[in-house]
Formats: sequence, structure tokens, C-alpha cells
Amino acid sequence: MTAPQLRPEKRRPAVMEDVARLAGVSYQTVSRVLNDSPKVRADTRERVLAAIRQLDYRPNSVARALATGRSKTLGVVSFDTTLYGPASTLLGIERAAHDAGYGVSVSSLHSLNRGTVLAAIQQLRDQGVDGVVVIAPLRAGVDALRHLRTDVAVVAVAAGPNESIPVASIDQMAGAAAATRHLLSLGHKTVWHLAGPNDWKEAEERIEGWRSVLQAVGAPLPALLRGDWTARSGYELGQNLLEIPEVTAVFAANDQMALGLLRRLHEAGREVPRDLSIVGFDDIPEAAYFTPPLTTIRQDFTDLGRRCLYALLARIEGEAGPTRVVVAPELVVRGSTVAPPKR
Amino acid sequence: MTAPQLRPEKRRPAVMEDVARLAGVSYQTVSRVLNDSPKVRADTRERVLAAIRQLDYRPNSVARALATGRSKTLGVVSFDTTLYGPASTLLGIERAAHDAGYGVSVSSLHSLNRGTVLAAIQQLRDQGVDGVVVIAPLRAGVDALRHLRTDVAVVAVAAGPNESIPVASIDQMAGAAAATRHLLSLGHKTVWHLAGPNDWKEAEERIEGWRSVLQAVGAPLPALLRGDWTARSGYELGQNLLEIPEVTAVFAANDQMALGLLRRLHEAGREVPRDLSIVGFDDIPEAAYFTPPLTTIRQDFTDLGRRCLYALLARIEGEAGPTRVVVAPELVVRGSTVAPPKR
DNA sequence: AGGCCCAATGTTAGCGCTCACACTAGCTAT
DNA sequence: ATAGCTAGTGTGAGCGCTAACATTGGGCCT
Repeated sequence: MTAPQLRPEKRRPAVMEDVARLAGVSYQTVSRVLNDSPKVRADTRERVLAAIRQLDYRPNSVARALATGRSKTLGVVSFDTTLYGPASTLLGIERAAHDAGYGVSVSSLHSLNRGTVLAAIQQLRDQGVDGVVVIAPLRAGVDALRHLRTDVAVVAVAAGPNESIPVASIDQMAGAAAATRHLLSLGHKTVWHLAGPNDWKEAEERIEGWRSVLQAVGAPLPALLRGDWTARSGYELGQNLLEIPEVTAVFAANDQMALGLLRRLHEAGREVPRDLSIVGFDDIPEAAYFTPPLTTIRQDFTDLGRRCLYALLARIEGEAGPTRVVVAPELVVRGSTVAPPKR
Repeated sequence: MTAPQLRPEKRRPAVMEDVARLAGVSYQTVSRVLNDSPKVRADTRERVLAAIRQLDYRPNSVARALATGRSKTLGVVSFDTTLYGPASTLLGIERAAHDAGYGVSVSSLHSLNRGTVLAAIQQLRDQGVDGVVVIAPLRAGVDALRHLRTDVAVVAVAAGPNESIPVASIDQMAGAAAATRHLLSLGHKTVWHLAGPNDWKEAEERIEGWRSVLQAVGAPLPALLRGDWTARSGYELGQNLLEIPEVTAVFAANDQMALGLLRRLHEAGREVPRDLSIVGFDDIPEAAYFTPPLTTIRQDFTDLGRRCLYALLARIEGEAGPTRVVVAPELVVRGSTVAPPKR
């Protein structure tokens, strides 16, 4: 009674049964072709593929997920994806996941604590993801993972070591050490540090890297100045530094704080790098265009995302996989660092 | 034979059948409770809820999606989520979606053209999403949507008008006009413009807003300087501006280009705002800490995300919903703009 | 008291796919 | 020739849920 469908794609989307009928096989054979089972004769496979093309058939991944228990989807729990670091990490993970044939569901937290992290993981799990990456730069986020008792595979990124799940991160200590060593090698007697907030794992590790280098070479260890990643805090702490005449080199825990500091110094008539050398951290795209261009530490988030994804996929497959992934950062020297002024 | 399960959550996750058995009802009744159907007696409902709690039962959304054809999941196609604008838009959409009870799958494009956009939409659709938001700031992305023939609901964001699908965006012309008017009102004779790349819709609209204001007041219309959003391009175009002594006011199409310009001017010994006033666009978090703090146009991405989501949800429900959502931006005056120098 | 209705529940049939197995040829080995 | 293989295919069942219909048992009308 119904007219023959001239444009099959306009009707109810084709299902396996339709393909099977057109190709003159059973739907199981279609399924075999789709999952490239070796047990299909070459010409049968061709016939099925032709039918698939003709009907513009696309497998229903929801049905497949229900039948197999695998959704080919990964979850990412993240926090403030407006910041350069988290945004880049998310992008890196997402790219790697797509390349591996996985879709990505994200869940951005307003605040990072045990409850929100666990709830987000649970929610993603309920949504059917095969595994979850948690971008947990705050200590609270890492702690939450300790109490994780779920059947879903989880890896953490940018978090401190954790005994129960794999962790991928960029080597913050190495980066901070490189920044500090760079300044010392230019001839500075010591290096001051604008730190990030103390509940951020990365802030603490940058402090540790900075401190360990100073201690190793026997340089005096100045009191650290505690900021909160914002340019504002760098600006305000700049005031403190201005009151200490012997400061010649500063390592800021991120580029934004370095920017705030730059501005404060400029307002006070102090010239960078002539009077003071500054190193940042992150290498945000703007850093090369600060006044002066900022020497900083570049992190390869693409690599981080990819490698953390491999760890997760291994877990999903039931293999052990790496438990600890560390990506090395890189010092980028620009115009904000020179030898200290002669006195 | 098997030991009684002391900790039910350690065993195979409970399904509706288990809950039904424990509550002494059929699984259909459990389903009714879950979908709060009114046709369940209060005490039955209580019994079911108790069983759900006791077994830590969580509905399997994949199975539900298969049965209903609805996955309560949305897709977002985006492009370079490392940029402040797209990242913020994505975050806004994601928050709004979660508040509405939807999960979000993202697909980040390497490049934006007809093929990639359509492929990404198709892929999300195959993944079972109920609707898709396309963040399509490039003209190529918008064009792709014109050829969209799919059964999935789609809205575009940050794109130009489109006859077939709803579009949400921030009113770029209004923002650019506000920036230009602000400079003129300070007494500048005219305003120069560092534009964004010409394949970006937003860049073109900002040009249009700038041009229309100049024309409306009869101010001379300077040749526009074409950049590419990067601080580098702002820096390079700064060279051109330096060669034109009569320039007193510049409207940069984004904050990064303004930053590059700031640096170039500073190198040349020109002081902002004394010699030259500058307005940016976006209000990135760093803008308040440039040297000097940047007058700019703030965009409310959270609002944008929410409203574009409502448009999408309406479409999914089969209602018409808004076809055009426009969010007004806001001028933020800081230290980079003052009256022109007396000559 | 008989019929009727409605509220509350149960039953049946899928959603579109994959898994485990059963079957049919056409071979080889004995 | 007969059993025994294997490559290729088909059949049944079921993943966990919802939608539509079927059933039950009061309460109310006349």
C-alpha cells in the first residue's frame, strides 16, 4: 500500500533486519560484517556492504551498548574549563579519545570536593560510559578518588599519586626546577616565588621544585608569596616584592600571576628584565606578547591527554596499563629574563 | 548455593526485576515509580523506593534510551575550545544542559568546514544524542548547516542567521558599536579597527558595528587592519598604526590583539592611553591586568549557553521555540581609554 | 443486586543489537 | 561409504527498559 521509498533515508532509519533482507542473508551475518568477523565469505561481505550503503544504514550504538555492555564512550570530569590548563587537558583527552573511536561525555564541576567528584563519576557511569578521566588539580579532588568503590575504570589527571588508580600528570617539579635553575644560571643569587593556592596539587609541586633547587645549590630560601592563579593576585603580591629591594628574580607559578606582577612593576617604574627577571608557567598563547615577552614553562597537554587515555583504555580492557604517567615540560626562554643588574 | 549477599552493591548491579521482587510488585510498577506515574498507590510507591534504596538500584539509561528513543544526552560540536570564547560558550552550554538533566557529549573539530561539521553531527547522532549544538564561529561552519538533512534537532551558536535552524549569538554589532561610540564620546575624531579574520562571522559583524557607527556620525572611515585574533597579529599591525600619526583611538576585535598592540606601542615609546586609546573585545580574565587595564566588551557566555539550550530543548520537544536568540554584550571601561591628546 | 467504571496493578511485546549455540554444506580421513 | 571435520550461515534468547493493552477488585449508581 505504501509507495516505494525513492529516498530510503527519508523513511524510518534502516535497521539490521532491513539490510539483511536486501542482501538476502540473516541479520546475524550483517552483524558479523559490521564487527568484521573473519567467518564471512568475501562475496557475502560485499553484498552486505552494498546493502548497507544503499540503505544508508548506520548501526544503533545504543542497542549495541545494551547488548554488549560497552558504549564506546568515555566520561571526563573536569573543573573550570575556562582556565587554560584544564581546557587544554580536556581538549587533549577528547582528541585522543576520538582517535581511538570513543565518544566523550563531559561533566564540569562548579566546585571540587569529595561529594561533587563522586557524584559526577556516578552520573557518568549511569550514563553508560566505559571509563572516566578525572581532571583533579585540587587536593580535595584527589582525596575523593580514594573513596572510589565502583566498577568503572578511572584514571586521574593532574593529580598527585594515588595508590588505587592510575595518575597522569605533567612533571611540575621538573618544570619549576627548570625555571629556577634558569634564573640561577643567569647569575641571580636566589629566586622568589609567587605560588598558587595551597589546595592545588600543582601549586604545591611547583613550590617543591623551586625549593629543592635552591636548597641543592645552597641559595637562600626566600619566604614564598601565596597567590591564587589570578593576575590580580600577582599584581597585589607585586607590592610586597617592591618593598624588598634585593629581589632580582621571580618565578611565578603561572603566566597570569606573572602578568599581574609585570603590570605592578611597570606602574612602579621598575623595568623587566633590566631591574628584575621573571619566569612564568604554562605558556599561555598570550605569554609571548606580554611586555616583555615572558620566559615560561610549556606543558604538552596533547601528549598528556593521549597518554592518560592509553592508561584508561588499558584499564577498560582489563590490562594493568601504566599506573603513573609523567610528561616532561619544557623551558621557553623569552625576553623577561636576563642577568641581574650590577650593583 | 550462593551465599546470601551481605553487600548487594558488590554483586552484579541490581536491575528492575530485583527491585520488583524485593518490593513484591511487578517490574512495571517499579518503572511507574521511576517515571513518577500518578497511578501508583502511595504505600506501594514507598515500598518500591525503599527497595531501590536498599539495593542501591540505579536505572540503566542505555536500556531506557533503547526503549524510548531518547537518551537525555546532547551533543556539542565545537572548534578550538582553547580559545576563551568557545571554551566559555561550551561551559555555559554544558552547565545549562546538566541543570536540565541532560548529559553532554562533545566533539572538537580540528578544522571547520562542511565535511567536518556534518561528520561530527552525524557521529553524535549515531551515538544517540537527542539534539546537537554547533558552535560555528566560522562562516564555513554555518554554511555546512545549510545542507543539514537529518532527523536530529540542531541549533547553532555564534553563527550568522540561518533559515533552517535556530541560531543563538551575542550581539556582535551592538558590542562593536558600543566600543566605537565610547571612543567617539571621549572626543576622538574617528576610530581605527583591528579586525579578526574574514572567515569568522563575528569578525565581520564587529566590523559592521564599527563601520555603521562611524558612518552614522559622519566620522571618517579609516581602512581596516586585518588580523587573525592572535596577539602576534595585533603586534604586527601595531607597526602600521605607528606610521599613521593621526591615530588616537583603536578598537581591536579581541583582547589578544589589543594586547599585542599594547606591546608594540610600548616598545615604540607610545603611551596608552595618553597618546592612544584602545578598546578590546571579550573581557578575558587577564584584560583587567594588561598595562594599562583594558577597556573592553564583556560577553555573557553563561546566559548564551542557557538560552541556546532552551531553544534546543524546545526543538527536541517538537515545539517551535525561538529561532533567533540574541544576548546583549556590555561595555567595561578601564584605564586604556581617555580623551585624545590635545594637539 | 447487577452492572459499570475507574484506580491500581500485571502481562505481553518489542526497542536493535550481540552472544551462544545449532545447523548445513562440502571436504578429508579411514 | 561413513564418520568427522570446518567454513559459513541461521536461530533462539536476552541485554534492561518502556508502551500498550489486559486484568483485578472495590465503590457507586440505578
